Amino acid sequence: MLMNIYDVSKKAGVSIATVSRVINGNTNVSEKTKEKVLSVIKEIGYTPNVFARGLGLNTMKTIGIMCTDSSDLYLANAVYYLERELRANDYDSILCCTGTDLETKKKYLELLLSKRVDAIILVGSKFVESNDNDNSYIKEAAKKVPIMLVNGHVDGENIYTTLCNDEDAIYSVTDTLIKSGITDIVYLYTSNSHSGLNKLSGFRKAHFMHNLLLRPEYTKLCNKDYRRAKEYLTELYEKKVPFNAVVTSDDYLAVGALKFAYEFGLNVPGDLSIVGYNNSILAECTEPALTSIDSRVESLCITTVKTLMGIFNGSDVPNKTYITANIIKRNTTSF
Amino acid sequence: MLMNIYDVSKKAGVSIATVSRVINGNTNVSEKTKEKVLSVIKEIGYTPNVFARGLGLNTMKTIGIMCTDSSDLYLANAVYYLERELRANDYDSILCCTGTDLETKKKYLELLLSKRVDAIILVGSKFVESNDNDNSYIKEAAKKVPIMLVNGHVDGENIYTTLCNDEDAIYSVTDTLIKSGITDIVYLYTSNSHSGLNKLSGFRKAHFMHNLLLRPEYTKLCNKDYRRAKEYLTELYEKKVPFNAVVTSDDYLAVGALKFAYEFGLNVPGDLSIVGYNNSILAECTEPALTSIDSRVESLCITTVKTLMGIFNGSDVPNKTYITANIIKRNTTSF
DNA sequence: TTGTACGCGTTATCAG
DNA sequence: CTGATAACGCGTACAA
Repeated sequence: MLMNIYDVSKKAGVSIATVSRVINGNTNVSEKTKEKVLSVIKEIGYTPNVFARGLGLNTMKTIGIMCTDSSDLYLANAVYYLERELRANDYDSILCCTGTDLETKKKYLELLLSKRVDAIILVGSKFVESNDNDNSYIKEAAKKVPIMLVNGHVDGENIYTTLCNDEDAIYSVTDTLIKSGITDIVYLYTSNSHSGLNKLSGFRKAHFMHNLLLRPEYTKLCNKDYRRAKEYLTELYEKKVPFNAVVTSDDYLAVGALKFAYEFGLNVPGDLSIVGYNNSILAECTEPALTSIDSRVESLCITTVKTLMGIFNGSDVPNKTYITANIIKRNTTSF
Repeated sequence: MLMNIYDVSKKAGVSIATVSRVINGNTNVSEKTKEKVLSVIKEIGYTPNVFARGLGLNTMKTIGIMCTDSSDLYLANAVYYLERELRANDYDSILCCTGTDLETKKKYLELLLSKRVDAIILVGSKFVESNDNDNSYIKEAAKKVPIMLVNGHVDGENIYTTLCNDEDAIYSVTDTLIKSGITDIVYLYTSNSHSGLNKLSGFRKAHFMHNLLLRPEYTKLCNKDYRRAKEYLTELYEKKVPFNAVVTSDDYLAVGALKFAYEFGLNVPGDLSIVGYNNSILAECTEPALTSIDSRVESLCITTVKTLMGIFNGSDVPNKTYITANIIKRNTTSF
């Protein structure tokens, strides 16, 4: 039933070497034999066995994509764009969702490596542990295949990073808000990851540059939980802590702010300005639609794959590429 | 650098056959040699070459997952659950996003087949063409490997289906709405796919059962475009066509209805009841939160993988499994 | 319980 | 331009 290269060679009256040459587009084949072989291939419906090919070439043109959770809005987009770009370059993508537990991440990275993938893409800042010792598993893996980080950074040989300049982005909106006269700003954030800390630092920097002191209640870790965001704002509100803007590190949290405003009948953006992050589908679907920072996932992914292909064909590629975020103005801010 | 089974056998002072037995958990190995081999494997960091193994066994324990767009809320969830379940069964997932063009779907299915995946999972009703002739490529593929459909159905040998009973679900909410006295209901839907038509027919059936006649303006195809939903409702509203509920085939469209209500200052659910579909993140994030039909993606995926594993180990498995949707009551309805 | 030897289907090298 | 043949690394009959 399943044909192999010998069947083709027999039927075409040539050697398997010639068949192989035809398949792989080797020029040293006469037009006549080439046509004959091609016609036989079509006739008997022959497809080269990828395992045998993989065995010889030691590659199956497959990239491992790891993320903590591919159903997350941001990561789902990233996975989509990565797969699309990889496929455009004739690479398959093996998806692997790890969750956030470090041991599980290690285990799956090891697993992917054992599958002989040609490279591994780690998507999202959740793969970079704050304690750099905990990142050694990534450096170790980089000894075998290129490791590409999308929106995370680890220093090391054979590790490549593409990231969005989160700090600047948050700095920039906060600065804009302050310049527009809004100075009591609450910053709600999802995580203490490297990226999370960067954003926070952008928020602080904007205050520093304007000589504003930042009340400790104005920054709050809420994880990825819009309820917690809403509750925290409610708490501040009931304590009469004044605030007239909420900047967030994720649209989810901005949704919480919106729900808070809705519950207390606050006008957005009249009484309260709200800024989301990631420019996800949520930003469009809420009412009013969220002003949100576009972290440029698509560009991030395109760049990542382009860099990877550069590595594969021996080009000189940058280890670290920054992409600048855009602020997408919608209806929760008046600047 | 990269060790093979011969290196292990040499270092352990046994034959490669023994090493192979140890790796594959064959019982016919003395405890002593087993330990020795294991220690050598650990020492030199040996990992079996999956290509060579694949060549012999003619499988790499890999499943192809095809979907039109893995960044879609529903499909992203499905992909996540499928990957999780497959991995729990020691299978890798190759992701392949096809878009909606039939020729591209065919091409990618062929591609996946040529990669010698052990099965292919087609996720979403978008893979079932309304003209059954156009589904022959699926039947053809099923001659090589099992084809699993998640929320779609094609009749044929070696094709297995798990789906949510969409028709019943829409029938049921519509019926509930009507019983609560709301009879002017607009149904907005995304697609004329098989599943889409089923939902529509559930909507019609509810009217039929209550002896209500259904105005043609009350059903409208809007694709996956909340703006179009909003525009259409606006159009009806301005034409004074009365309606006090909107049932949709997707939360996206319910978002459009919500935006319409917001714009015209309609109270939801007082003036207008709204029902979404898929119980996506959107349903929670809007204000008021959407009553939505939970199409049970997770169950669908778990069942699909369970069925697939059943096929692999020769069990007798059902060709078609139905899963009943749940109505998740939130704040856009008063029933 | 262990080892030998072959098959799996390619690609690549080298000789012609 | 073409063909023979050696890897590639593993699993497994079969032999011992």
